[in-house]
Amino acid sequence: MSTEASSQDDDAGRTVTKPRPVRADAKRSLDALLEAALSVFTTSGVDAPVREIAAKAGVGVGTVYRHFPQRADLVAAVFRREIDACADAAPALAVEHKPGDALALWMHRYTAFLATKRGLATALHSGDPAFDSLPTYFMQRLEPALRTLLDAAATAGEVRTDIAADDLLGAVANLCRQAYEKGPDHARRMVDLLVDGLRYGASTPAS
Amino acid sequence: MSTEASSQDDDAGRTVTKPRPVRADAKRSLDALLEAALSVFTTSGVDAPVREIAAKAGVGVGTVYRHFPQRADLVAAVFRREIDACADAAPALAVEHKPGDALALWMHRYTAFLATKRGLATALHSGDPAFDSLPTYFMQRLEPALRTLLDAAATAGEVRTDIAADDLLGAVANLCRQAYEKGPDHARRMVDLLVDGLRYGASTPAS
DNA sequence: TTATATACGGAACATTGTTCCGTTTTGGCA
DNA sequence: TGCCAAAACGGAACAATGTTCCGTATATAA
Repeated sequence: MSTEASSQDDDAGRTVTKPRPVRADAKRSLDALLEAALSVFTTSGVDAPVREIAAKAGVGVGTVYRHFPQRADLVAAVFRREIDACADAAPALAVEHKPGDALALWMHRYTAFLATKRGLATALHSGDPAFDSLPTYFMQRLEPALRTLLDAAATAGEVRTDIAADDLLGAVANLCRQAYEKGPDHARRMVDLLVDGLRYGASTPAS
Repeated sequence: MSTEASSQDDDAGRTVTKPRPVRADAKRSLDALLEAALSVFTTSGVDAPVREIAAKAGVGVGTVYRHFPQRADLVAAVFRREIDACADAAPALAVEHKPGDALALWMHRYTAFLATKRGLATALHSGDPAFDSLPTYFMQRLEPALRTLLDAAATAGEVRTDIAADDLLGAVANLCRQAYEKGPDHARRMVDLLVDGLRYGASTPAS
């Protein structure tokens, strides 16, 4: 059932419900919580205590559990938000850079997302049902974002056309996973290599 | 400091310590604990409460922490024991079967190990320092075990000679990881396929 | 047999996820 | 504007679990 308030029967006898708008304080709490959670997760990891997040948000624990029935739901919400932010970066980059550059820049944005969210992989494999929808959501949001950039770059003749967006997402994720153990900017070099590989054999094939 | 008991100064003034053997009850507790932990981990996962393991071992929690300062140390000890058991299976199989068969049988033994210990992968990536030595231990024990089988089979002309033991261990581990989502005996089929691949091109090349 | 280091058991403590409920706030309405 | 009911809030209290502490029991050397 969705949020609702007063209800009455219309002239055909059907019950009509007029949704009551979300209260201002509720929205404030939710925003503060998501922001605080992101901050705490980034600095202390996704295992940080709920109390710590609530305190940082200036909110009681009861409020946390009002918005997120389980701790894992809060974690999932933060991850979804980060996925959204990463996906939304694609059109923003597309209007400000040439297609090939936009693609390369977004790949690094994506890499940054992967780097900070290494807790994501652990969470996904924890088996908690609260995370079940995340892999799907991940692909639903990021695949179209990358595909658009890829298509634009291909149309401009700046990259080759035989790579699928989802394959590229997975490949970079794998690159970054093992790059985590290596040096700090190892991931950056590997991704650069990959992007250069995309450019290779486009309009300007090598000798 | 190691286990020790009475100590006295020798004629040069150096303190000499005579190690006292491990007490019988201590060894009993340790064995019972490891056995109980393996059982509980297998049925309830590696997140099972320490109290449950202690109860199953017929031991107090204090005794658990006497042998394993941290919960994670107990988990690591159980994993090490399982790694040992898997490694020790190699020579046992080698004396009872033809080299090629021993290799195939051990690969399934290894697969079974991977299947039941999926909690291992999660534990390894948890970042807990208690698990730091496990990957090294894993390779140190299993690589020689497999290499011996591989060499024997190669010498007998039953498998090709261009595969390294560690690569094979990693490949099968990866096969089993994604096979976990598929059907139940998917892993078995994939591993069979891989072993047949090893046999291919040995003494009896295809047309 | 006795002394003593060693080991044991389990109550008690600390941390953290979750629930409960009395209090406060918000927004529609008279 | 003032009132009221629904919604939201805060935080104490509860439950589960890792960890510590210490009085008691036991094994081993002499």
